[in-house]
Amino acid sequence: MAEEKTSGRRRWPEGYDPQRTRSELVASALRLFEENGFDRTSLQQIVVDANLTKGAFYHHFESKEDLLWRIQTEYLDTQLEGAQAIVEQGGDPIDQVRELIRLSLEGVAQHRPHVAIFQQERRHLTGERLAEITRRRDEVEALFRGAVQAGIDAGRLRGDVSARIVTFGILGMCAWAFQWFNPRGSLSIDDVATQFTAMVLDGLVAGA
Amino acid sequence: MAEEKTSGRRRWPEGYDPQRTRSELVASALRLFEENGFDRTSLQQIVVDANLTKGAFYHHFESKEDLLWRIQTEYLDTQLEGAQAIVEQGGDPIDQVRELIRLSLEGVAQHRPHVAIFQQERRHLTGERLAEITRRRDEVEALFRGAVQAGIDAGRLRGDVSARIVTFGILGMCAWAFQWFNPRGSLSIDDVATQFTAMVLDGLVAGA
DNA sequence: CCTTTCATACCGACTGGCTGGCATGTTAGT
DNA sequence: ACTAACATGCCAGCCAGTCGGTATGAAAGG
Repeated sequence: MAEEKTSGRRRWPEGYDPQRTRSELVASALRLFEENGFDRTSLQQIVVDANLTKGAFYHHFESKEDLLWRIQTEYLDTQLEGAQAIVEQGGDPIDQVRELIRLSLEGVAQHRPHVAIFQQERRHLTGERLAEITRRRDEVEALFRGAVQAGIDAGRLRGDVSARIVTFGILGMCAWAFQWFNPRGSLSIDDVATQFTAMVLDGLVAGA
Repeated sequence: MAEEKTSGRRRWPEGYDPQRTRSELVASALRLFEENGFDRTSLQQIVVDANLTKGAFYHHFESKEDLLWRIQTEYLDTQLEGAQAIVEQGGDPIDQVRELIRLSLEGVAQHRPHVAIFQQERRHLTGERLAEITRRRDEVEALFRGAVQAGIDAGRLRGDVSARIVTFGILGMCAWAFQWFNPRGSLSIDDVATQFTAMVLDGLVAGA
């Protein structure tokens, strides 16, 4: 009747990869952070959800905040890459703005948990980790602003507005989409992108 | 050397008002919630900051969540009132949209703590309290959307956009302002309102 | 080929600190 | 006497992080 005391590491299944453990912890955290927030999600919940233990967690991450940080950079890096690709490619600044809006909205639609966590739990980062995230976010914003400013300088966009303010307006529109956009709803993110650009570029007043 | 055992209620200063106690608890919570968030602010911190005790707190509020709820309604009610005043007054729908944007941005500038708490800590409300807040927020949004729709119906705004999407865009722009707008900075909320309406109504593309 | 050593990858019990809430006691006003 | 308006002490529960231990595979030594 001797109970099998499965202490220590469990048997490895074939084709086992330790990175798998890590990414399953991230996946669980992604779900739980999105649903309940960072503070209201305990490590216990995360490791149970991932069928692991605290030992496993602290083997792969320095701390709970470290995990949060990695989730944030994961998302920001893809967005930064995408934005750089659009800008470096050059072309009409108006088209660049259009594409940047689309990129931002697609990010919201395709990476909801990441966006939710980035927007709502960023404040829980501290020190160097916060600085790092803030720096990357600023880079993305700078790319947006650069495109708008280029449009103004080229005379393609009106010159009586501040690139800074206008850029914050556009970014806000896109960021806010995560609050109301339903990926399983009837309208596509493409519709949203089209209408946002129509409003921002051509204005709402009838009869151009 | 007898220590003054200040148990029970303290002496009342002249001109004392129990509502004062209540509003000081709210004031402390406002500061602390804004700075550290709801979960990371303990009741201990709040009552110490207000020079009171937990007994005082639970005399005036049902629970921590109750306090949060009251802060939220406080803000939403003023915004709802303001929006209703603009809409009921009638007039050109374009002007209504303009004024609604201004109202929203002024709210962000003048009631920063309320806005921060409303945006970031709303998720911590549950049950009936959450429903109540959501209902009021929806009312405000409906007033915005109504003005936009009225503009479209009257032919003053272009008809090839969805009032719903466009309204969410405008609301997002304004809501996001709290993330970057600095009340002590060089630009006024009036500048922001002017530029936002210019962009939304007339568009960014040069040469109308 | 066998054995020892070592690093990696975990396990799970534990702890000290903190938290929201409450029961009970005390004082001022009416 | 009664109520409103507090003060104070207390607690059960939870949480992030730690620590000593264990299983596994690979490399090194004999």
